[in-house]
Amino acid sequence: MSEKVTIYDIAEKLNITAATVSRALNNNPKIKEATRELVIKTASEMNYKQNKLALALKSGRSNNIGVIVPRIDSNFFASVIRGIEEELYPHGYQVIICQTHESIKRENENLHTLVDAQVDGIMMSVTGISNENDSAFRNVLEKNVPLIFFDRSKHIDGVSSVTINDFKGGYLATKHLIDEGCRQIAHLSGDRSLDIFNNRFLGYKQALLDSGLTFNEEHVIHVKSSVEAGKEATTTLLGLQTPPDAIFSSSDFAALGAIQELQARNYSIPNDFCVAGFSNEPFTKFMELSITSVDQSPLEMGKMSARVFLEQVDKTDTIKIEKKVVLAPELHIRKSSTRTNF
Amino acid sequence: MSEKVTIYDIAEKLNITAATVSRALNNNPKIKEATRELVIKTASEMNYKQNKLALALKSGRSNNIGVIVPRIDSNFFASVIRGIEEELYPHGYQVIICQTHESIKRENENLHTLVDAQVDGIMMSVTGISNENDSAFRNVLEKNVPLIFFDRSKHIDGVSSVTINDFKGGYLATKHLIDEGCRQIAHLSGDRSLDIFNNRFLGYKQALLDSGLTFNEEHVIHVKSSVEAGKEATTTLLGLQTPPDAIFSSSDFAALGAIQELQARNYSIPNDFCVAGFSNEPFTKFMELSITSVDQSPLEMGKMSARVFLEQVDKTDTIKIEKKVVLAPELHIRKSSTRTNF
DNA sequence: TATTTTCGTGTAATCGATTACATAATTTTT
DNA sequence: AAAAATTATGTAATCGATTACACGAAAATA
Repeated sequence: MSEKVTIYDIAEKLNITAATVSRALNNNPKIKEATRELVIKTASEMNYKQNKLALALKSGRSNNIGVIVPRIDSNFFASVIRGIEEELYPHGYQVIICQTHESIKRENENLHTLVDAQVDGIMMSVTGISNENDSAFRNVLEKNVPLIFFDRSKHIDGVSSVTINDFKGGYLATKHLIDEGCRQIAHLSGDRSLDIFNNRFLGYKQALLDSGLTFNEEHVIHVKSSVEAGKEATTTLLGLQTPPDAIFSSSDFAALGAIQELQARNYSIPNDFCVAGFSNEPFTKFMELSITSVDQSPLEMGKMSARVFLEQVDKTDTIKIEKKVVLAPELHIRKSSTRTNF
Repeated sequence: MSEKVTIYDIAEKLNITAATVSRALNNNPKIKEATRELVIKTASEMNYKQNKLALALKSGRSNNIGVIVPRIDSNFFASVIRGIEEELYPHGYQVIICQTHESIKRENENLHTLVDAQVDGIMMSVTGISNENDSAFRNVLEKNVPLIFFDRSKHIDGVSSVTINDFKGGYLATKHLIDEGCRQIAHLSGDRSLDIFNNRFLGYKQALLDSGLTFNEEHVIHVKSSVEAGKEATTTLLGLQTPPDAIFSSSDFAALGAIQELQARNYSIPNDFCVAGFSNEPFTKFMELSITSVDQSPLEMGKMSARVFLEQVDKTDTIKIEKKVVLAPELHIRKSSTRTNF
């Protein structure tokens, strides 16, 4: 029933050696055409399937690549993974998913597990920039496993990354709010020890300065990426001496929270107050009051990461090429910040 | 630099054989305590890591399990995968993700690829019930690879499944709409050759009959799971002789489309018209007009699938146990269908 | 025809870990 | 102290495929 057919079975049947069978199946030019055809025909008849594990052991390559993300049930990460999978599938790679659940300890474990599982490469979005787990990263590099960061990256020599231009994203969103007539623009930021959040903040600040507006430290609030956090931050902002008339949020969820809080207080959006988010989560365009947001082209990011991996995977002998790909963010302007009618 | 340490290296260093090293590391009781400690200490010093590929080849078990879903960038599937991963991680399994993109051909390929990759089990939500790819399924079963369906399943002898009670889900949602005073309830259905959609439809129909309402064939429309399809279907429904006063949609996206179309026509929801969806997608609760929806507890579904797999994986000798787990759906009542005030 | 090439296939090692079986070392029993 | 039982370790096969090297046979050259 569950007959596992090996090249030895084929060899026996044809009175030849496994070596010949192997060569015939691999199109080795040294095999006689008649033999090759016979082997291929017989293999097919016997329903032979190459044992990938044996191949992996022999070659040292598993044809699996690992992907580590904070969580998979977020549209952004799921889309990146989709991109990676689509790009790598034609090359015969399988994608192994690991989630850190925002825990450095777990990130550590995942890195070790993947290396132990002999993956041919690792693509990840780091969970934090703490140094606690540097040994796990060192382990990856020592074992010469290609490592590629996407979106959230760490500064490690020789490691490539695919990110978007978060500075520009923050700049575009803020500039847009200014263009709509807002003058007191607040910013909901994430953990600024992570580049992505720091750069969005810097872009925001630069846009203010370039437009001759003053940067107000009070208007920058650190929030978690949640609706609740957005509400709280908004409450705080509205209680200030000089309350803002717009919010640029690093998180769509926090932006949504802000909108809900504002509406609860009878603010009219976008007339009294404008809001823009970041990530272009699906719900931003579904809302009746659709939310302006910066798109990070996650699908493209995934595909690009996969391509960088493919470029790198063969050149293990060459000196490591560090490649930094920076994708352009795209501002999707929607109702939450559109005062002018088209 | 990239020194791969094997048990032979350890053996050589300690002047013993690899067999002894292997036994010591595997806590074989026949090993002298002193030897065991020495080996473990040395292994750790030399930074030895077990080669999982060699182990996999020897044991025939890869410690990978495959998950096949139509797509990963949907909250439902991503959540199921999250559940599977969380449950299997402690058991040392890695999760390999494959997407069919709703193509039977691709589903076929994925099944073969996973079997070839020697996964220890496959969990999947089928893309269609066509018989085109029965040979791929037969291949899986012949190779004795445990197969488990979740959500969308096929009827195959000896294959376990984890689903929700879609009939009850449809019944609950419809009954709720009736309780809110709706009398002409339409239904947006999916591909009814798939059990999940057929059962939701049957639950809908039964709820109507149980309440003494007449079932109107015209009120059932087949739609794809998209906002656009929901809009079109709503337009059709409103043009009928007896237009409906409520919609129960098998898809949250179609339900959203319906709401948008209704609002565009100045219907007041929930007063003039009630809407309920299915899947409890995140956006349903984010909307200002939040959408009533049936929750499928995807996280629980993933965990349960993993548990069924774990039960089955050891008993390859025993006669296959076919296990059908049916989870209870949960109706989340929200603004789109709440006429009564709390 | 003898010699050199070329061609096709076989032999055996290898990837790294596990394990049935054999054997040496030690302890227990008589 | 000899025999038996126990314990610890070594030997070698195995999982399935690939491949350097060897070698015989056929073809080409001298």
